[in-house]
Amino acid sequence: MLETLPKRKIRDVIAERLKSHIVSEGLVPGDRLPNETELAEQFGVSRLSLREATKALEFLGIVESRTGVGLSVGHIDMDRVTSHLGFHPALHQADPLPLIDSRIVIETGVLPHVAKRMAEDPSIHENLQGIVDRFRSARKLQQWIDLDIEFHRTLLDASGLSPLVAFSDLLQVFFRQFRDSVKTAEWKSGIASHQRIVDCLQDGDVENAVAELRDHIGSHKRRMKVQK
Amino acid sequence: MLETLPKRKIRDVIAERLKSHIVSEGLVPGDRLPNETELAEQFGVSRLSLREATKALEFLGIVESRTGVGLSVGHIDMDRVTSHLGFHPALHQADPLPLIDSRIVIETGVLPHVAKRMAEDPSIHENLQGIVDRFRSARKLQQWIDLDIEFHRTLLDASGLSPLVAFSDLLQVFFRQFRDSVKTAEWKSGIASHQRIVDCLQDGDVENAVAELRDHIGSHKRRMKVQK
DNA sequence: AGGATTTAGATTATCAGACAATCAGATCTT
DNA sequence: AAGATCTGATTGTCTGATAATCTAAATCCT
Repeated sequence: MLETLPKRKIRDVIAERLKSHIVSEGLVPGDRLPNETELAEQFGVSRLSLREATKALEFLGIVESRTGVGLSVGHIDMDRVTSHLGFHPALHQADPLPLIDSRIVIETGVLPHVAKRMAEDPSIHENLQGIVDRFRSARKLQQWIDLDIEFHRTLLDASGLSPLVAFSDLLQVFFRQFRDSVKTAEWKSGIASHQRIVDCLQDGDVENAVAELRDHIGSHKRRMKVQK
Repeated sequence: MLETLPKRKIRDVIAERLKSHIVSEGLVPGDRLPNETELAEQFGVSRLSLREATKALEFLGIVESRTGVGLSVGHIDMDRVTSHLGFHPALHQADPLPLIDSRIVIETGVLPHVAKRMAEDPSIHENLQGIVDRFRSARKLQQWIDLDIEFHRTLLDASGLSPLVAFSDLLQVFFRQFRDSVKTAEWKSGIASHQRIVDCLQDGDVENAVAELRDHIGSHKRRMKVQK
């Protein structure tokens, strides 16, 4: 029997159909959707079932609903998703090695793009250097961590490959588990490491920048092993 | 006045309280939660409002509900979240070039991992070679396209970096639009290209495999430009 | 007694119908 | 014309009910 598939709930089906409707119609954030009763009829379900689907989607920011106005396509942002997810205990159970390696692949992979754009746009170097400078005046661990996140995000962003930026934001959530393991003693080496990455990029020395970044992110691996 | 904050919906408040309940009680995935009626009373709202909150959380995988059993803390996974990521505006942008470049970054980035694992596990090479062989007997365009997708997915999968596999699956959706532009004349060169990638990997020649793959995916770029 | 089957209770899934709250635009007033 | 008001549309929330599903206890057969 192949019928043992977990029976899909109505709302999941509806949510799926609503999503593909948005995609297939090429709707963009802000575009209006039909009202609840209309959609319910269209999908052949009760208004309540449709509501459960839209409310779930709204929770993610995929749709927006305003009282007295109606439904519209929402402006999804990863912050919203990550803030909902960040706390979840299951995230602390994910196998960390593939996560680390995935991050290495993405971040080192964008460096050639970054170097290229940096050569054309001086403000990119300024931004990165500015973050590194602020590292030096960080007094608390939390500050350091926040700056670290900002540095890597800025780096990704400088590549112009926004799909990877979005994915990296997501990955960052799963990295929360490592943040706490950063030792105060690692600050100094971390700052120097960031500085070297920026310098290499500025010189167009992609190869060394990659090596440095690989080692920088890979340091999480070593810390993991020690813990175990 | 601080009261100008957008009025929070009941379900959002409830969702928040439910989350903090999970945290404060230190619950882990699989742990049972009180039933809907009980929770509704506890929070002082109707069962329906509570339901909208739990359904939204369930959509994210934060809680699970099974008919006849009840609610429990959910097992969240990367794939689930990634599938929602599909709605991120970054992926919907009109410009396809960042999409192509993102794919190049990911697929070339995993090749070292693939080569490494291939040296230890002969079945990986067999799988890839098997797909390439099937390419040769493909008669219809659709067959060719399906095999192409399967080839790249198998390649990613062989890296063992499941987060990237999930993300690549997502990107694949947005690549559908290019697939139709594949010309029949390109079959032959495509097959040869795939074969070279497999051969290089088998020889441990990662460098050439990367170059080949970069060119392979990059061919979409050229096709795009011609169209414009 | 022991194992298989049935039944009962609990729980979620879905529905229908109603009323309140809110908002955008039309209408009325000055 | 400008502002205040009204109105219809739409979502927000509630109550109550029925169906579907699962767990576990009760029952039955051997």
